[in-house]
Amino acid sequence: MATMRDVAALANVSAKTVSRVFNDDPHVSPETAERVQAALRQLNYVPNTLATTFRAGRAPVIGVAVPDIADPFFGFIAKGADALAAQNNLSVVIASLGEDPDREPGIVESLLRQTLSGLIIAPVSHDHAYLKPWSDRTPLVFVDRPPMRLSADCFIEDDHQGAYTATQHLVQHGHSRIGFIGDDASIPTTRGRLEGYRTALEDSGIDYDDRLVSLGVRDRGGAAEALAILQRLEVTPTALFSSNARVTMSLVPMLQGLGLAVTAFGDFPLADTLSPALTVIDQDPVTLGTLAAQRILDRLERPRRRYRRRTVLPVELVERRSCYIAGRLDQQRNHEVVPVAG
Amino acid sequence: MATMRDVAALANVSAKTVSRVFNDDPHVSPETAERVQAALRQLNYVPNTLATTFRAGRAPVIGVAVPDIADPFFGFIAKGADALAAQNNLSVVIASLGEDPDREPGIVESLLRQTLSGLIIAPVSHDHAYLKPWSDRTPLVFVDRPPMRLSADCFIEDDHQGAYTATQHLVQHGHSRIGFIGDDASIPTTRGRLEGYRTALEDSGIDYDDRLVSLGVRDRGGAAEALAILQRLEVTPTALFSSNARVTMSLVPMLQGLGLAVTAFGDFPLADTLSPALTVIDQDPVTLGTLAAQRILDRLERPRRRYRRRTVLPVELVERRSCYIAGRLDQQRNHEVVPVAG
DNA sequence: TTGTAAGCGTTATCAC
DNA sequence: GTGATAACGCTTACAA
Repeated sequence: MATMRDVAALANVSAKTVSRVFNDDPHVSPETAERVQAALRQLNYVPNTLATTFRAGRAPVIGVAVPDIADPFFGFIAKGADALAAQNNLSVVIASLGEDPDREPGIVESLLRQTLSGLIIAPVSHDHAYLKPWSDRTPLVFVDRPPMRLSADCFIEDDHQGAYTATQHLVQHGHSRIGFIGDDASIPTTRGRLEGYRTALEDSGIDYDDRLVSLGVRDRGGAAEALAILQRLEVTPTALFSSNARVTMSLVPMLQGLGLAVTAFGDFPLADTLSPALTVIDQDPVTLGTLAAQRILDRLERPRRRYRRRTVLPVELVERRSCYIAGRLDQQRNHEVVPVAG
Repeated sequence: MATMRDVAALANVSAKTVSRVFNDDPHVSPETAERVQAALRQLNYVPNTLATTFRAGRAPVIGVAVPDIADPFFGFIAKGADALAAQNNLSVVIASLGEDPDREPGIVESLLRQTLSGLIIAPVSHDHAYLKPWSDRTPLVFVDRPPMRLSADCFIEDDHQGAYTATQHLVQHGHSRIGFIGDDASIPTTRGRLEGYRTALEDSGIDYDDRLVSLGVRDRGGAAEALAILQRLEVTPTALFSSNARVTMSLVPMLQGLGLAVTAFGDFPLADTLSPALTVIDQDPVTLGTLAAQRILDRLERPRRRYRRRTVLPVELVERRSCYIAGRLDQQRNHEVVPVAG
């Protein structure tokens, strides 16, 4: 790999002049420039980004740390960030944080040590104070989940509103025994959604019953267990609200034939093609990623400006068919009615 | 951010001694070491990875370039690579290449300029000669799609075998008019699968009919068009083979009520939960990513060793229900038969 | 055991 | 308009 020195030697100029030509500095005579250009081409010069970066003190790289890069929700966040970064000649480093909160600081700090231009993080830990020392040097933007014990920019969805809407929707369809299936209650989104669910019930005059709330679901096995427990209640639920896309994707396969109405937080590929098509609260992870990347660019450009710390994106209900299922109790009633009607 | 010099000043030693202590070099007296440790802690020293990297001439980073990071197939490749990289204190940079072959070289070279430790690429272009100059410096590993006009390591799936099996499976279920739905024929995987499809037909004594082959499907609209064309043939197909997961995900929603049997190359989340559950050729993208990352580590460790250039991973049929659908013609026959049978 | 000098490739500063 | 010099933070080679 040819360096600037090599090019300089070939063109009979100093390295600095090569640098000037390469960076389109006008203070070079046309003849010199031409000679240097020729040498550049001849040696097939490619700049060593690392050296430039090192000198500049900042890598043209945005870090993206998410719980699981193979989860389409986070994949779309990364895609949104990547698209905007690429437009600005930045690249994106991605790290999967996994499930273990204790491993997060190590993973994230090893990212940060690369003198990133900024970090977008959907954290799995519950204490982000370890990022304090980094926050002066590097723009930090939280997505999907807000920072805890740390002040930083964040872009999150309206968990409360979305869960409220989804739950209310089930109530409007005649359900009053509505189960809540979620993952870890320590995740802020899950807590916000549980709150929204609870508020919706109370606003509809339905008592909150914590036996209907099943947390900790991570996979199909967990979903099956959760369902089994719900089915053993004296009064079983006729509908379920699933608190995120991953839970929903574990839950749906276990649901066949149970006749439960469902609404779910988070759309995902083919949710509209399942039988029945799922009524969901649609989030927009690409926008989340794009906004986060934009904020990093803004902060790099105008460090002194003040920005809104917390941006809550609205979410909206996409009605499909899964909310129309009459639950078991309703079905029994229907069975009594149907013969009369025809 | 404190540098080694700062720590050195505080501990009254040279920067080199700090370096020794930090890197656990035994040639330091215990007292000195302790003093340096204290200073290290006091200043909260964090190494600047960029500087280390710059000096070493190689970033502890593996690049992953894929067509679309939000596509679960490539997400899983990235996840596999990331998991192995993380175990070896490497991180992973991801770039989305998009659809345009012409943009690939620019994106990839800007990645490579960062003096990566290695690059894993699922290319979208058809000429990888531009990577030749890089291949001496940086281990390049192709995944999913082989290199063209370039010699490099690659890990791919057995496209021919998988497509052959899937097609044959449909034949065994009584189909002889089998459509092929695929994306861009310039993608090697698609071509390999088309070959496999064709061979399977011929081995079964079924004439290949290119009117049954529909390429260029990228989204639901394209899938709908492709289906419309097939439906207009004098003799319509009774079954379809879909050549990759993305095509399948576009195709399945358009298929409702058409009564076509289906097998598809590539499993994806919830393929088993659709109605009917999809019979697929299962690939293993996580393994693909893991093997690719492992190869990079191996090449870094033992540059002189010789490695097998091309590794073809077997794929296997996962039989579910979608292959059991009797196509239209068969259904008509059935309709004639059913009254007799019951 | 510890320190000095030099350099990785690039660019800012300041001479000429 | 052009070039010598130094510097970014760290580590290797070589001295002391």
